[in-house]
Amino acid sequence: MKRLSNADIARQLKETGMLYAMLGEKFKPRAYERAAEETEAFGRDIATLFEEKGEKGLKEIPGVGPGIAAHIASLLETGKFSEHEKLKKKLPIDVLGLTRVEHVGPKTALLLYRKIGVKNVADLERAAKAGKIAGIPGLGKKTEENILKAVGFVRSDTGRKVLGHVLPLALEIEAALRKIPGVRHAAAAGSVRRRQETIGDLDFLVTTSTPEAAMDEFAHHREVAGTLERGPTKLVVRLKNGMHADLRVVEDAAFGAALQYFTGSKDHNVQVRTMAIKKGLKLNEYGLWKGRTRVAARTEEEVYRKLGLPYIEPELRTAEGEIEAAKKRRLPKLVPYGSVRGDLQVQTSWTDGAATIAEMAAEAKKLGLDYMAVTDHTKALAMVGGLDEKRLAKQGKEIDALNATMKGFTVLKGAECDILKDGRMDLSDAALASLDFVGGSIHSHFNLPEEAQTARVIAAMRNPHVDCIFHPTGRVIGQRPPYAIDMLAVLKAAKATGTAMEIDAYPDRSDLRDEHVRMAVKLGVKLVIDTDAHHPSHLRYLDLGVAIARRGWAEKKDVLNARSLKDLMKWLKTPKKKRR
DNA sequence: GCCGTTTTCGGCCCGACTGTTTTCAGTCG
Repeated sequence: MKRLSNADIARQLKETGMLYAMLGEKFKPRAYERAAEETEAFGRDIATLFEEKGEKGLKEIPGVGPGIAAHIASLLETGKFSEHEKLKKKLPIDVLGLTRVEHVGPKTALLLYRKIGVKNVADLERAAKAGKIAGIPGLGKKTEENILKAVGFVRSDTGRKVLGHVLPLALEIEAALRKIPGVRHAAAAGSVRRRQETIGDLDFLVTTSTPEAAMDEFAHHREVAGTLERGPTKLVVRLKNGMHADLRVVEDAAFGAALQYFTGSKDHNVQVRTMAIKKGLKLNEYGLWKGRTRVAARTEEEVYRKLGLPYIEPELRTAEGEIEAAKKRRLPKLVPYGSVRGDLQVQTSWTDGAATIAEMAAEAKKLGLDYMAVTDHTKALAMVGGLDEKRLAKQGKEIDALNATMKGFTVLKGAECDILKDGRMDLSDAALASLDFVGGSIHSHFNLPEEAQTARVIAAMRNPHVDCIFHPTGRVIGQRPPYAIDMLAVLKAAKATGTAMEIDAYPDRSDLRDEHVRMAVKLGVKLVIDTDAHHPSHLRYLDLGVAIARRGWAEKKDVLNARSLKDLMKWLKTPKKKRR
């Protein structure tokens, strides 16, 4: 038995699909690619699923049928599967690495292998530098140059970036496009518009009377490093941060159809288009067509309506049940941006925050919030000077004094209290009882086995004073993987004990993540959206947390701090077992 | 290889741009 992660399995399926594509297979590549995507995104651990339900259980993964289920079973039992082994023997090349290089797809990779024996990115770079690519039938000097440049990029960048690091730039470019004379509509489309967790590149759309002027402006934006492609309706640039950005000029009358098309996701569009075909229609970026007649194109609402669907919010367009829900008129009414009334995780200079309570409160008030909980660390986190019971009481007095001076804003007394290894809390019950809002966090013993880690968090939830579990998976994107925890069990315990779960909006945390939020919403678990701010500027991240909540189908009623202070306090003062 | 209001076989999303082509294949999104 091999402990392969979902991502490990996905990688091998993806490679298999790619190898089939090289050999010119027509439909297998797409089938393997789809299975790989679904495997990677699957909410549960597939090795565990296999242990519990065997090969049959694997068919619960969308896109996995009898063939691929057998392959995954073989992978989990032996670490390999025959199909993949055979293909690798025939084509012993790093096809995943090679196809990450722009301009190199499966066909070019095959050609390069057959003609000059290129097996990996290092071979590719050597061949390009030695001028061995130009002259191969179908490949010329230009392709060789492009490949050489692309190899350099692959080596310098890891690819996708976290939403919170990219969104401000995308919004800035969008605003700049709107200001260009002649531009009527401008919008960021793609994964940014869907507010996905990570972003690969940026897509912008404009409708304009002067396409050349719009493209020139875009090409010379201060964040643009250079132009990669330019045609009459499409411009591709490389941004200074290494990402690519597309600008497309579309017809004003078809802006809605284009926006729908370029917003994606790809899988959502496949489903929508398939639906159109079934109704005898055709959908492309120019509109929804019945024969040669355009029946909808101006707005997205119109396109969806003519397909018999209500408008589907971009965050939901992931092909994970939103079309079915739309058909049944059961789409959630997503929690709106800007609807969180107060930040409930804020660190101050009492521990590792950069600013005083008064400074953080002033900034929060300026941003239009009504309240904020001060949640400094507790004594177990000695390295940041975590608070003990005595200092916590002293801090409480400072908060009382501050509240006496502030109008229209309330500072709540709270703590980010460590959950000790055995599930006990780092502060006495009496100290916790004196606070308005208590979050429990794990900051130590990240490597406990799943069972122990799960029991530890559930024990903390049983404490009558713990209102919320902070950053429940503990991951830091790009730095630290999530700790092993049975999230379904944790969420069920949250429901049973009347404990809320945090969506930590800090960009590198984004924790809970969307798929867990969706589970929580289904179970009726209450959510708290906050920023884990350690600096006044971090308080602006709140809407990134709202984006996660929206991707998880959360409504306003699911989010505790979308409530007024009065209603929040009412909930917090209700004994945990009786909370609704 | 998967899947089903087209349902157990016969389909599988669609178009722009580039480069090397002389009519189109490959890549990308």
